[in-house]
Amino acid sequence: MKKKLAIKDIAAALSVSEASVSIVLNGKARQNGISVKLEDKIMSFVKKVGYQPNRLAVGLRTGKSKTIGMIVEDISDPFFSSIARVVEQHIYQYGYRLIYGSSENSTEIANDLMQTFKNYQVDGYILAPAPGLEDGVEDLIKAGAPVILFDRTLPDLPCSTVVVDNFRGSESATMHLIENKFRNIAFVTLSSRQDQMTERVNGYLAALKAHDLPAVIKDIEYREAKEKTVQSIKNLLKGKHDIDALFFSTNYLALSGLEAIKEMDLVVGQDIGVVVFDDNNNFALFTPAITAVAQPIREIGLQVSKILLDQLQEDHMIGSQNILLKTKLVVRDSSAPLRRHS
Amino acid sequence: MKKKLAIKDIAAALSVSEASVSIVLNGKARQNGISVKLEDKIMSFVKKVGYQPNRLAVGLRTGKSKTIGMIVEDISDPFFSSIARVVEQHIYQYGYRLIYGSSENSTEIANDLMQTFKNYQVDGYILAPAPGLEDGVEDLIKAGAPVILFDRTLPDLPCSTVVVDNFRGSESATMHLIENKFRNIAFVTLSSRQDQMTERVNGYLAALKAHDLPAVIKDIEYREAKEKTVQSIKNLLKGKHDIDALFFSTNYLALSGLEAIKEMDLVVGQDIGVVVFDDNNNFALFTPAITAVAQPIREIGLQVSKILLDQLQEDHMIGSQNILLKTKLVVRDSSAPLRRHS
DNA sequence: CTGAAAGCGCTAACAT
DNA sequence: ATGTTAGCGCTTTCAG
Repeated sequence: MKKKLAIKDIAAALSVSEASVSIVLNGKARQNGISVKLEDKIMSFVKKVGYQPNRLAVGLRTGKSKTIGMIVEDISDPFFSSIARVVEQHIYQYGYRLIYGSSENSTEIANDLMQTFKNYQVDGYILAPAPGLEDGVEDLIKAGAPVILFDRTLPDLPCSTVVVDNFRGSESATMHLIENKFRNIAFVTLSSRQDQMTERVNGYLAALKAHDLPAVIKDIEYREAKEKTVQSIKNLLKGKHDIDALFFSTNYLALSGLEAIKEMDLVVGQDIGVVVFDDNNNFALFTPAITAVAQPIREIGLQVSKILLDQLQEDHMIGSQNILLKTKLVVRDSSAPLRRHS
Repeated sequence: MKKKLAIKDIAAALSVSEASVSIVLNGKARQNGISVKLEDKIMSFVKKVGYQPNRLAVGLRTGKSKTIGMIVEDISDPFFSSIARVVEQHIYQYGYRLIYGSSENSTEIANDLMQTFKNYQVDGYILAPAPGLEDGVEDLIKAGAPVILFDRTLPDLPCSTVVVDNFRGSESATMHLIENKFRNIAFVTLSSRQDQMTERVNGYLAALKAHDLPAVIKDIEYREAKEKTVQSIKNLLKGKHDIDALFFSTNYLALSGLEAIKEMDLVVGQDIGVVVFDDNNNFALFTPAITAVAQPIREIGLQVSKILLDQLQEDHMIGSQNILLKTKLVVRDSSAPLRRHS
C-alpha cells in the first residue's frame, strides 16, 4: 500500500520547513518573501512526487471545504441533472466540487441533507428547496453562507434566486392554444403547490380569463404510481368537460398523460391538443411532435454558478441577486388546430 | 451569526470531559464503561442543542470521510443519473454521501476526478471508467480502496464489476430483427470502442453470422455535433446497402437516428425497422413505439451499492465480485415486420 | 527570508 | 467509570 505523503515528508526531503512548503503551495511565496529559487525547488519536487494536500486537513484548518452542496428534487430528472451538469462543469474550474442529494420534495429529507452539508462544511448551497425549508435556509443566510435558490423560491427570504418566468411561460402557452381554437383546455398539475407551480396555474388562469374561457384544473399527487396518474387523466378525459386540449405543468406528468391519451385511442392533433411545461429531448420525435415551454437549462446553471462564485469571493455580504429568466414556447405539431376526423 | 458549537462546548456545559462526550456520541458507552445515566444526560443535551460533529475533523482523525466518489460519463444522461439516484438512496441510509463527477469519457478529466476524490479521502469509488483509467484504478486497488466498476470494465484488473450482458442483449435484439424478416440490418455505434460497446458489436455480428447476413457498421464520433450525426445516418440510409433496419448501440444515438429517418420522410415500421440498446422512459410513447434492450438500472445501482457496502465493512480484502446482469428485450412496434406501402 | 509552534475539531490510547 | 493527552495534516502568526 503506497503510503500517502504529507507536507512534512516533502519538507524533510528538501530540508526546509513545513511552513515554507505550505506557503509556496498556496502561491504566497512572493508576499512572504520566499526566494524564487526555493520556490522552484519546492514546486518541482512536489510535482515530481505528485504530492497533493489532504483536503480534509486543509478544510479543517481553513474552514473552507471547497465543496458545494446541491439539493435537487430528483437527480434522475433530466431537468435537474442537466442543471447539475452545467453547475458542475462551471465551478469545477474554480476548484470546487459538487456534493448533492435528492430531496424527493420531502421536508425531512431536505433538512437532513442540509444538516449533512453543514457537517461537511460546504462553502455554498444550491437549492431547489423543498417545502418547509424556510427556517433552515434562513439560518444559513444569517450565518452568512452563500445560498442560491433555483427553480422555485421561498417567499420573503433575502436570498439570491434564479428562476424562470413561470407565469408568462404558462400564460403564453395557454394563449397559443386559444389562438389555435382550443376552447376547453384542462391544466394537469401537482396538488402540492410550490411557488413555481402556483405561477404556472396562475398563468393558465389569466389567459383563460382574458378570453372568458372555462378552467379545469386536475391535481395529481406527487409521486403517486404512474398507473394511478394515467387513470386520473383518463377519467378527466371521459368526464363531462369535453376537453379539447391538455396543458401539463411538468414533463413527467405529460408522459403519463400521453399514455392515457394513447390508451383511450385518442389521437393528439386530431382529437386533442397537448402542450407541456418544460421541454424534453424527445418531444421533437414524438408523433406528433409535442409543443413545449422550454426552460433555459444552460442559462439557469450558468447564472446559479456565477452568482455562487461571486458570493464565494466576497468577504462582506453583497446584496442578493434575483434572476428571472425567460421561457421559450417551442411550437410543434401537438398544439396545431385540430383536424377532426369526420 | 450563530456560532457553531464543538465537542468542548458541550463537555464544558455538562462539566464532563470531551472524551466522554465523544465516546457516547459514537455509541461506545457500553464498552467503555460509561454509566447509562451519563450517557442519557449527554445524549439529551446533544439533541437539545442540535449538536452535530464536524465531518472534516472526524474524517481527518479517523481517516474515514464517509463519502463515496462516483465517476459517470455524464450525469445528465438518464442512464447514469438513474443509477446515481439508486446508489445515493441506498448508501445514504448507511451514513455515506455521494460526491460525483462527469468524465465526458476523457482520460484526463477522469484522472483529475480520481485525484480529487483521493484528496477528499473518499472511502470508496464507483466508476464508469473512461479509457486510460487502468493505472489509476490499479493504484487504488493496491492501496486497498474499495472500487466498483460499472457499465464497463477495465481488462485484467482484480476489481469488482457490475455490468450487463452486452453481448447477449445485442445478439438477441439482432435475432429478433432477423426473425421479423429484416435482412439488411445496420449497426450504429461509437467509434471509440470501450468494452461494453465491443460486446454489443460482437453480439450483433454473431447473430448476423449465424444467419449468413451482411453486416454494416456505422461508427459515430463521441460527442460530435448532433447535426453531424444526423447527417451521417442519412448518408448511411441513402447509401448502397439498401438497409431495412437500424440497430443503435446507445440511446442518444437513436435520437439522432430517428431524426434522420424523419428528415428523410421514411416511416419507422413501414420503411425501416428500429431497435435501440438501452431503453428510455419515452420510447413507449413514440409512434411507433420503439423496441429496446432494457438494462436493469435499479438492479445495477443496487448491486453496486451492496458490493461497495460489503467492501467498506470488511477489514481485510475480500475477493472481488463480478456481477453480470441480464438485459431484457422490450419488444414494441418499431421492430415489427415491415408493412410496405405499395 | 525561514523555522517553530499553536491550533482547527475530533478520537483513542492511556491514566487515574 | 471518567479524565488527560497526543496527534490526524494543514495553515498562519510570530519570533529569529
